Amino acid sequence: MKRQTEIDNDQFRALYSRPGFLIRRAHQISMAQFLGETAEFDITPSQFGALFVIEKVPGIDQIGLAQLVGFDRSTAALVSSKLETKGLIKSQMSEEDRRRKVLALTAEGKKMLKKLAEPTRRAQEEVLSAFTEKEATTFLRLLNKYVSANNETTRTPIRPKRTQKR
Amino acid sequence: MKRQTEIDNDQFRALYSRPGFLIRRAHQISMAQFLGETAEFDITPSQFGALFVIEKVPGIDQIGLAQLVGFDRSTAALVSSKLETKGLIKSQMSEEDRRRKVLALTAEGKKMLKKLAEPTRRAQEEVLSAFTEKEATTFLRLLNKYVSANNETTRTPIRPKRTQKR
DNA sequence: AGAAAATAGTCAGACATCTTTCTATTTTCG
DNA sequence: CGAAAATAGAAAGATGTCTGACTATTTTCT
Repeated sequence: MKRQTEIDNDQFRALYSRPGFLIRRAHQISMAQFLGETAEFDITPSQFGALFVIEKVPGIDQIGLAQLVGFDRSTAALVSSKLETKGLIKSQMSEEDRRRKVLALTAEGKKMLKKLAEPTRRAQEEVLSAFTEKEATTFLRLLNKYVSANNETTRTPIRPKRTQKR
Repeated sequence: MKRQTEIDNDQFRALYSRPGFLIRRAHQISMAQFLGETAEFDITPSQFGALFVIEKVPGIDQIGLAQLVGFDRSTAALVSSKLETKGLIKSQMSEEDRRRKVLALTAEGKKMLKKLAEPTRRAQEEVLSAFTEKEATTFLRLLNKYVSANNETTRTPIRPKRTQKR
């Protein structure tokens, strides 16, 4: 014999309406949507971000990658290592500055990025499919506002300009 | 000698404007804001969510907790174990159903929740401080719309109603 | 009643994050 | 120039999250 224990949703409103809670759930969901669309390629959102950046700036180092994707150093190292294991990027110590490990896509990595174009586009579409067009625009604008307003306060700010030895 | 390598922000717009990317950044930031405000209590957003739910439904089991907070089973087990280690909750096997582990706050857990009221309120405020009041309302509404629209499609849907043996 | 299905937990493994600490190298500056 | 500061990376450890496999218990259903 079973019985429904009536747990009133309202009882949890103080939790469910918290911006942090909603953002965590949104993150869970958008990750799943991305992974769902790209399942056959065995790639994660973070790895995709890294590939995207490395393609645009071949020869970038781990710190540069971190600053363009918003990773901290450890995450950049981890994601790079995964990508290298999969054969999508190559890394080597820089000759001019032997502290640096410079990264570049392999031919396979380039192919992978091409193959990902469609599924990642679909993933975006899927996220926004909960909204009307107007809402989608507003959602992205506000999300961007929040992220931009706090960019510099994080321990991993996004810094498009990299300094380099001449 | 240093020189700024001009990396055009626009080059990365295709990445930075992705909803998934923005949500990931938002998650990073809101976590940091929560942790910043509650630093002295050594508590995480997930642990706070669990405490909140266990207070409302003492005697809940790990699966019930998972379904109210949006964790999967493993995460529920992990977070519970952290909270127990910290002495904030107590767990024991249920007598009526020996598969279940039932959870309840300790006196310390209750005190902790009280002490967290203020800092967590501030954390919320901080997240929304990037917005005007109107924007904040819209942001939460849209976030909620996204999360609700996709709740059932996730592998960890939030299910306020728990079934229980009579 | 007894077999099959569902349910609660655990464990091991993966990935993304962040922290702190340590090493190596390069840059800065007195 | 040479010491101090800054920078890049690595290593170890913590938390949250998910998966898949496995065990134990309870419920369902023939």
